[in-house]
Amino acid sequence: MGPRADTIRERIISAADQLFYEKGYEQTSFADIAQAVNISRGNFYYHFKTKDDILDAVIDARLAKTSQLLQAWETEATTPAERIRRFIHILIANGGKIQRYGCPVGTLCTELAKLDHVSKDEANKLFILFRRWLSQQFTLLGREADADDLAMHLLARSQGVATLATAFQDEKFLNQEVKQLDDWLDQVVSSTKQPAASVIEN
Amino acid sequence: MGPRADTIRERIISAADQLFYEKGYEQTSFADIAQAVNISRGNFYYHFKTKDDILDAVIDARLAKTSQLLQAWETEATTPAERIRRFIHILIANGGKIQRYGCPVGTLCTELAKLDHVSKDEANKLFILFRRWLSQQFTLLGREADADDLAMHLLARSQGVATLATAFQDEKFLNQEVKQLDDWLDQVVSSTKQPAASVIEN
DNA sequence: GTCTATACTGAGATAGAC
DNA sequence: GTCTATCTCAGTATAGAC
Repeated sequence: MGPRADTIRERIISAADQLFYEKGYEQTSFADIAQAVNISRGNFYYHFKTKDDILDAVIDARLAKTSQLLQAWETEATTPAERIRRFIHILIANGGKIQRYGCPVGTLCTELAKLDHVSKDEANKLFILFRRWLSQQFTLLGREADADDLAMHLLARSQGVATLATAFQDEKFLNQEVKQLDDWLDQVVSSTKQPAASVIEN
Repeated sequence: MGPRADTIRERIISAADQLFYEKGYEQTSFADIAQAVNISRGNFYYHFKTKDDILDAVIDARLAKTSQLLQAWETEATTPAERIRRFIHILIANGGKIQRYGCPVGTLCTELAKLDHVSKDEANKLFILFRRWLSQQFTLLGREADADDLAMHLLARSQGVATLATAFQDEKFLNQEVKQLDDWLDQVVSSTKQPAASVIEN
């Protein structure tokens, strides 16, 4: 690392990140990214040798950003239930973009899976990051036995809502489903709080 | 219509249908389709002038095939609950392909939405077909008040399961979620069967 | 109707001047 | 480090021979 950070590199990654989300990976060309950053294509190749290199850099950046987000949620919210609720509500917070471009994680992983791209496992780490974090929160909630199942269930529900919200551009549906997820979380919490009582009943 | 159906055209549509599913629309080239059908690229253009024309033909074919499938379910299964269960269980019946390529409806609609393709509304009709049919079945079940909400909910759940099944290639997860959807359907049915009783309680 | 040949475009990638 | 010029290749599409 020199005295100055490579800011152009970061601007490229940032622009590519956005374009990959809005247009998809395959559909985004070098020219698109170069134009967004306002550099020539030649200069571009000074920073990244291949398109796959940019993809890996974008995935790394997203992984880092996601880690920071999850850590922030842990600081801001004290109870695991409240943290999980933060996750549920990104569907609303990012509702507009989701209706236009879908979930950034889901659409990238689906595209790379269909391309059978070498970096698809790397992209899946984004899913794994959420999965592990949610699983951890459900464990803290007292559901160590099925924490991972609950995490996967919640991830799947969110993905489905995002997919249909994109197809139907329906904000009412999105809000309705988020409410149902809130209720579902309440149920998980309340059915967990009395573990001793349920044992006695058996 | 002449004495002989245009079978080459149908073979092109069938091959394109499969390739669009497995590789995605953008990633499938004319050469790919021509090679699959074993005709020259020149001959190809005799049947379809542009790639968009093939896409429209493929979507039309899928719409027709889906309509037939839904009608078959209505004939084979007598109760609406049993028909809805047929829908749920295509997740298992097509499990292998879903793990590799995702849901054919969801992945196509998502790709076309991101491309902002002229035919994206046409592709969404596939979703609408399932939505209307499911809504109709829930109505027959006695849930006319929220039939469409239940249909959208079930569609979303299925989409989410398909997306994560593709990312994680996890058959156990897929079966687990299908079982939960079965249970959910049972709950919808049983909470509907005694409408008089619940009115009395109020 | 089916094929070959070929034009045209845009994309990824490289070389080398400045 | 940044740029221009250029190469290669794949993809869409057309013209015209058979």
